[in-house]
Amino acid sequence: MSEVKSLVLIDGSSYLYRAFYALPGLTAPSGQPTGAIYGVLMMLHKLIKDERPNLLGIVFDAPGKTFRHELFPEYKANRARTPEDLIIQIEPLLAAIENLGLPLIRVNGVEADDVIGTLAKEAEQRGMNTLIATSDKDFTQLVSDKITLLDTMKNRLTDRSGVIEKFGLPPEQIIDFLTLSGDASDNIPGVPTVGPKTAVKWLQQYSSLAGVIEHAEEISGKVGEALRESIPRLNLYQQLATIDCSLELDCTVDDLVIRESKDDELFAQFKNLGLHALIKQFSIEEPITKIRRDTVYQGILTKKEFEALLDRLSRAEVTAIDTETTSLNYMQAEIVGISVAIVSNEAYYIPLMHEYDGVPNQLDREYVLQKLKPWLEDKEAKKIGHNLKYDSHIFANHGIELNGTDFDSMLESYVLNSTATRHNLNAVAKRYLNLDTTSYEDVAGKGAKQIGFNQVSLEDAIHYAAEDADVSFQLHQTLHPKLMEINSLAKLYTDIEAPLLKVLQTIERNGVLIDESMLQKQSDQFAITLKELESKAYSLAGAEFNLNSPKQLQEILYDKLSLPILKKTPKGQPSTAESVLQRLAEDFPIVQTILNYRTTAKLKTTYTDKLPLMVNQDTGRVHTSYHQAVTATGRLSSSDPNLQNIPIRTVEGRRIRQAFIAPKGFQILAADYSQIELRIMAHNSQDPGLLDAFQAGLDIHQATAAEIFAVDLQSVSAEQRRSAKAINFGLIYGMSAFGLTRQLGITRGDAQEYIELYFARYPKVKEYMDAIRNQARESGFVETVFGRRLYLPDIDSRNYQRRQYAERSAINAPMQGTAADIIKKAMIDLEQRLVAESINAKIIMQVHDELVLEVEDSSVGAVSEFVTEAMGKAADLDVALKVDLGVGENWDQAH
DNA sequence: TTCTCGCCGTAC
DNA sequence: GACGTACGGCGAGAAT
Repeated sequence: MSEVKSLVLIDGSSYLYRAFYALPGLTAPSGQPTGAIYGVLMMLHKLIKDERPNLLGIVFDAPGKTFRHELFPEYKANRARTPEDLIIQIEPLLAAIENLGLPLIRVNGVEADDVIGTLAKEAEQRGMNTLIATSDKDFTQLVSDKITLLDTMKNRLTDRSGVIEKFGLPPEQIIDFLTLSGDASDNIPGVPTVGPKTAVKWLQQYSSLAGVIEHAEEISGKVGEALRESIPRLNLYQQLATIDCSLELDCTVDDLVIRESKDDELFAQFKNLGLHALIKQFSIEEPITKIRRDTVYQGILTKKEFEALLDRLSRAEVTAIDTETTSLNYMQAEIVGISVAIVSNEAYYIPLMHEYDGVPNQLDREYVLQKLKPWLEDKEAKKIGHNLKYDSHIFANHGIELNGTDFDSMLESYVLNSTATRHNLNAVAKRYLNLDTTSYEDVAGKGAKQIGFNQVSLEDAIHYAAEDADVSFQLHQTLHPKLMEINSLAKLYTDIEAPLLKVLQTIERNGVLIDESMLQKQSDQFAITLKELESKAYSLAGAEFNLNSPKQLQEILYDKLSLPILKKTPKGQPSTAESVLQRLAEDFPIVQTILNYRTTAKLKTTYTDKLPLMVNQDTGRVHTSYHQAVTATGRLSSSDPNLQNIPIRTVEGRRIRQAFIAPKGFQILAADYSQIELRIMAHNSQDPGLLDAFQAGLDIHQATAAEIFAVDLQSVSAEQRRSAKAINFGLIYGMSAFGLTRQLGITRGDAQEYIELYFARYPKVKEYMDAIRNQARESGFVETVFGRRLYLPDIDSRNYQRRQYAERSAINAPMQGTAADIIKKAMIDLEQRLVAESINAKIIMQVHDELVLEVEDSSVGAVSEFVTEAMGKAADLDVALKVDLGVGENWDQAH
């Protein structure tokens, strides 16, 4: 059974211009415009995906004059010069098409139209179906049973009946139609005063150009005169309008096969052009640049081997270590095997719990752990590892305290450059060693097919696990010297991040006691409320819909109920965000119902439903993960569950905090820094107004209001304080007048005025902000008080938005980052004091500017002092660090 | 069925 | 078009 072959011919120039004008803003990091390249390739991708042709040709005009210019010097003479920004995109585009393996045709001195016509007619004679992708109406003259046009932008197919529908004429009359009516874009005049209407009328009446000329005398009036006057030139116009389908080409349709793409070249090209979406769209694999290494990775299976290794470990200056486990959950995971590396390119894996048919004999787990324990717990035996906090937990699960965790290659990478998107082993190995390491998925599979590491074959396990230890070892050799070169980063790593690792491990392990039944009751109550709100919303809307779906909600509100659209999402959809709905709530009762629904649903699904599920059955507590190498500014983040976004602003929300409790005989103690970021701003800017206000212990928002609105402190109104607060917050975030407008619901002019007043009252703040922008521009990074760096490559970007974004980060990062440094120092100090004094108190949470502890009743007084002192002394700034402290039976009460 | 993205909403 | 930094739930559509 032979299938009819299909051919797709693409009018490349048509694509090119459309893409160019549709996507004007796109540029590569180098500044090279890329909109046309991106647009054309995206359209090609879609076309190929949709049509799946056997044969394909992309035809571009080539430079140089054509026979039409010879015949008619004015041909296309009215065309505007091709824009420079378009011209410089052509070569890269053609190269990309070649690299994609797509047949590209460009014939000098011949127009793309004629090439397409010739190929289409050849295909037609051989019984193939051809699709011509173009938006040029001239091509309608080629349409037949076998040849169809496709306008990809409008997604419209034009066949024979389509031509008739559109022009009132069949394809074979199109040439004559164009001859008579002319073509403005090609600068072919046609018969003066004759447009499409007249041309169609004549051709319908006389069936052809020849017929029209024959009856020219019969046509009366001005048009008749114009026609008769034009007759000598009509033959020429007809030749110009006719697509030449009889070219002698070097290729035939058989040559138009799609070849294999050159992914390595494409990857490099798209990467350089910043067109990452194309890498994804065309599913291009990153080229493998594996360096050939002579690695020795060995399994340790006998006591003799193990004892020899143990001996080496005890004498090693520093050892890289990695554990393989049964689970990512650090509280539940058990050790499956341990790998170590003492020198580069040599590493050993001790399998302990591999379980599959035919697994070789392994050493006994307890024997190995007991033998290793003294070394693992030895503070002087320095360890290297990637995310040692995790390994510390794993050993802790087996009763071993991992010590000497001085060198964590993940943290080294983070301190060196926090903005590098990810700090996992594979990414860092790629970045600094240019190594493509084996990924976990490579050996264990992914998704539903993933197996536990204990099921992985010993051969794969040895390679994977030993490699991890080796790579971490090598990373440390590379990164540590880099860190030590920069004094501030060396200190940051040694004094803060490395010791914090252990503190965080302790906090995670401590966990937080949760009153599950209280949350359960709240969930039940929320469920009832949601049902009520749901039916209320349905009756107000007059229809049932999913209140959780922004899409359906948008249809109900804006299509069905025709509410005014106040704001759109970045993708152009009418927004249903809270701030928008808030403004509609007064006039439309359904909106208030939806808002109530949203709030309740959020509390239920994210918190009261979820938290009980996260309680560890052995400890009865929730054990979050604090991530030390995630945020750009140096803050921690928390997940599984995220304990840093537990509600506090509403009464309903605060009830969730009541479920964060202390065990019997203990209290929850919460201590937070008061206005720490503004204090840092005062310190950094040395603005006397700001410094004095803090010095005097004033309510800072009130003080700001008094300054801006030029009133006495006592006369500041609630409204004025609210405005000042918004300005203070905006200040920290690199505010614009626009942002303040939205925040306060005032006019842009007023917002601008507020900001100017602020800077007039606090001139050094303005100076500082300008200085920090300049510093960022000059050095490419900004710093915290403790020297943590945040690199801002976009600070010089030609893209206005990216540059603005970088500038706002430049303002915000030193404050947010310094605050993060300070609380980290406080945590290290506090934990040390608690241990040293053997006090029965534990740190259980950190929420950016707040520490939460669980304290035995009798120790509350002593611990309060410790906490206040540790937090207050964490930094020596020109403003005091104020700490607010509260105690209660639960987290809510402690505030 | 699982994965990814957009939208939305919590926190500081 | 947005004032900074995060995490996560849900729906919808794509990939499998």
